Amino acid sequence: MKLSTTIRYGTRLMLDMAKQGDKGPVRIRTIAKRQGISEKYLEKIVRLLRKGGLVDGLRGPGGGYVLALPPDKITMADILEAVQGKVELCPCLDEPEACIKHLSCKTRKVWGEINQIIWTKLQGISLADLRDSVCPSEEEMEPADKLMQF
Amino acid sequence: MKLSTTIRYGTRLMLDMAKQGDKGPVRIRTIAKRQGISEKYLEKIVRLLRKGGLVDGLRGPGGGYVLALPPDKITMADILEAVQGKVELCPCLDEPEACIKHLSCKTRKVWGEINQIIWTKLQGISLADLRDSVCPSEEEMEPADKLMQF
DNA sequence: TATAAAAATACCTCATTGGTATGTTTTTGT
DNA sequence: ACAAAAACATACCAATGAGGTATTTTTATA
Repeated sequence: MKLSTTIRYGTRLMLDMAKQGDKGPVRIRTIAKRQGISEKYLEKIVRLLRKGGLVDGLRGPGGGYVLALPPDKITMADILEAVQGKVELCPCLDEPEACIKHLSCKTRKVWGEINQIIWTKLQGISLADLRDSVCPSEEEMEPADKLMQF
Repeated sequence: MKLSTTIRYGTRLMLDMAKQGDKGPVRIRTIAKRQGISEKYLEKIVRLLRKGGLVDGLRGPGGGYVLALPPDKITMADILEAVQGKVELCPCLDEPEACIKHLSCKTRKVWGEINQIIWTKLQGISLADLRDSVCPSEEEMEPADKLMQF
């Protein structure tokens, strides 16, 4: 019931890219510095996002990563699915046959509903939504203070 | 984003006790056998529930555990809090000062809302609710088939 | 009062995962 | 040819989840 840093870092990475706009490929090193996250760890995460089709990787000099879709087409649900896969709260939601009570089990029903709520909510929030809700005083901050924890 | 067995076992344990009604103290060994869960592991979990004030432990021969409250006064939220403490999805929900953007950060708002939804939902479901939604064919089952996974 | 039943306590193990670091290989623009 | 960057492989450490063993304390009762 805790969010892994993979999700939080992944979201920050994607949001960082969305904020840069369309200035061409962004080096992972740049984002790592800007966000105060380990470069190599971010590399690993961004590769998950690439496999999920959310970013494109461009090799060679001048290369880097770009969003594969416009920010309003990428949702938090997409990011979560890319870095963690479809996550279910408990096994019986994935495989009903794992529990013979799956039809009548109220506990299962509860977890299923919560699962659904989370999913629906994250699907409704795009990178554009996140980008457009910046902190008003953000521009005045020192770079070090711009770190977001999420 | 996955439920630990602590929560699932804890819930099963509490539900098992609720189903027994008021027949006096129940040995942890009995529940462990009935639920197909490691006895020693269940012991550890039930002690968390005791510290949380949800069950009372009675030592000596004929002893065991009893619910500390009537089943309709114990909610799934109570159980979760007893075995895991108040769990927040991300650190900034607990300690806003951990992130300078806490006032404007939309991501934080999202996690906070999801947190709230989960909490409210679990608070609304009592052991009595769970107990009264049994499987119709449960009585006909072999003991081994009564295992619930949750 | 001795005994046995049960909770309570204190450890310890082991596998998995999360988070990070280091080094190498492949691609590609110049 | 060279250098920049992604891509890949691997190893490490700490924390956690899941479970086990052994001992101590309390208490009913024979």
